[in-house]
Amino acid sequence: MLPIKQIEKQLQLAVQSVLPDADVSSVLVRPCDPKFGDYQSNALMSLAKARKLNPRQLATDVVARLDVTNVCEKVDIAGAGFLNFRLKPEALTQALQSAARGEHLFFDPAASPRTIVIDFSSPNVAKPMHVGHIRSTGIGDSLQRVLRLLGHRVISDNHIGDWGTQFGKLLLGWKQILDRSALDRDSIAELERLYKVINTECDANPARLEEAKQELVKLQAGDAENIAIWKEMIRVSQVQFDAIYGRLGVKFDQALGESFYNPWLGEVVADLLKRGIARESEGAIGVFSDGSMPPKEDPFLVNRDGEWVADPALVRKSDGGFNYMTTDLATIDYRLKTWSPQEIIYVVDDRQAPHFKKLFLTFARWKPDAAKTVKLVHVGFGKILGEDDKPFKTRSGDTVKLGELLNEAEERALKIVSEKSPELSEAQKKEIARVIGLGAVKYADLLPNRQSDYVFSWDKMLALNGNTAPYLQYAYARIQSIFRKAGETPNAEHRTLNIELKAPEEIALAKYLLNFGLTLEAVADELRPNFLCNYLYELAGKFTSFYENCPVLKSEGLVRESRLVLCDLTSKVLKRGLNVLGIEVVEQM
RNA sequence: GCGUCCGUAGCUCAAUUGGAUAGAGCUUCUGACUUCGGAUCAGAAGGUUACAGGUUCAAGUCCUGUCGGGCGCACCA
Repeated sequence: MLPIKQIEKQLQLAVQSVLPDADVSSVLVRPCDPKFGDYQSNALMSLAKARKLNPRQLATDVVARLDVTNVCEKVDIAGAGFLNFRLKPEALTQALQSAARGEHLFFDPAASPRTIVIDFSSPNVAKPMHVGHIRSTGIGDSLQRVLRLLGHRVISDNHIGDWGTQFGKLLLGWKQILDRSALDRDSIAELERLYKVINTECDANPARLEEAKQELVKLQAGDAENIAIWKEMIRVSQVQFDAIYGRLGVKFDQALGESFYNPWLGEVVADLLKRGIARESEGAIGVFSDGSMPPKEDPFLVNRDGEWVADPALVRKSDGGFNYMTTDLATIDYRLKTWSPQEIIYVVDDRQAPHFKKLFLTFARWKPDAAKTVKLVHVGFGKILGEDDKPFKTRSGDTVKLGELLNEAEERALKIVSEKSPELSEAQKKEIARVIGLGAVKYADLLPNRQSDYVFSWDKMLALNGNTAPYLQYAYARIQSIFRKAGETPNAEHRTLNIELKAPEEIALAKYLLNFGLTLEAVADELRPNFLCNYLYELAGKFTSFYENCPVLKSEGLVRESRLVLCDLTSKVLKRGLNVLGIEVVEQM
């Protein structure tokens, strides 16, 4: 068990004995600024406040019953009632030694693993994947990787947009203006063209729109020809998706598209009607406010000119068709019945927040008992902007296609690699450029706080200075270079594993390694991969400062051994940390 | 109009969600052994956290108001 976990456990026991009725699960220990110590807890101040106790007196009482002498120096009570802990050198070296023996990598599996469904990426059939998909795909993938690493049972599901009104127009286009040779050359581009042409015609001509609607009705009624065409459109789209996901290294356990839930949609609506949750309005069927919350907080109400009017969640359109609220309800129901998850996470654009609010509330009203067993979470994120602060577009004003974006990333990286490392072979340069280019794009997307918009900048993400993937990959490559020169890598069986840390840079680096697991837990709790980005950047910074000040290969004996172990563990944490961000490393660059 | 998210150094962003003296990078300036990889590192400069009140041991973070911006406001997903 890591020292911080031992301290936390002992502190909780001490608090329990002083305040038997306290909820000790909120008594946490966190890393802190080195000027105060290695770890701190501020939990006693809020406990004291709730009980109207003097916080410093409470701290004194708790410390009197606290036994952490095996891992800590004397515990300090500071300020208004902070507890500051300073790690004993032996506790630090023991943690490093057990990690060097391969017993752990500074994290523990979750004490109570959960089953978590995570829904992300969700591209649409017959449309090219574009920049917008990076965010959902990258954030979702890193979350599934982190949750898996911590031992949770994760079911990732790509809820592909393979059903809905756009297929009426696509079917009409396919039957009337399809260019077969264009389809063979670039199927997605051709499908996109069909949609655009028919869509423009429909806007101008209601009769044309009616034709498209008829095609959709036929499809939904199971017309053999339309079903066959629809399946072919899905097939060619899947080729595109697979290519992109292959490049990004993203895998899903499931890819149950919207069409999968089609058979149940009628039942969902019928059941909602029967239970009095939904009702007819203007020919459509929708779920309305039940008046259980104040109008301001009620997502089923909207204020128009000073009056609160209904803003229902429609589950059936006036033409009889279903929409995505219906599909999403059926999807939750299916997921609960199939996997019994404790949590379902949706990684979707922030603009859909109102939809998810309505969806979650509607589900809770529809199936109250089932709803109590699961936590439904919308993990929202902001937009990607261009350098002009407007949504990121190509120079001609089109959306940026994901495949082309990845190509450009690799090309730009190749140019840099060729400049900096001309001695490498062409094949090496290309592979390094691939890893660095893709890593830069992914990292730049994961780094900002996910709820805010960010500005897309090639120069910033590919820079070697600053908080970028290449900087982290460079730190990793430098460590590998040391091992190449040393002609050996520390190995669990063959090393004495004695560790002695003296230089401040060594100690700072070593202590920071111990925080890896806490960071992973924070990412899992808050569903924010950027915590891990910042941790790895700090770690790389502490490593380079160690690297500048503490020669490894020129030193001897125990010092050399210890430094090699530090290098080894740092490289392992960097590699694993980048890995759960979906980013690869290279041995040289 | 209503709702919602946001406003932090010249620029791009952090700040583990209420903790101690708000941190990085870019830019500018000053330094570093013919380097375990200089694609690096060290130092300096840069702040009334949009503004005004409030809550408390403690506020960038919570509450109220003002100003400025993004997004969303039934039958697309």
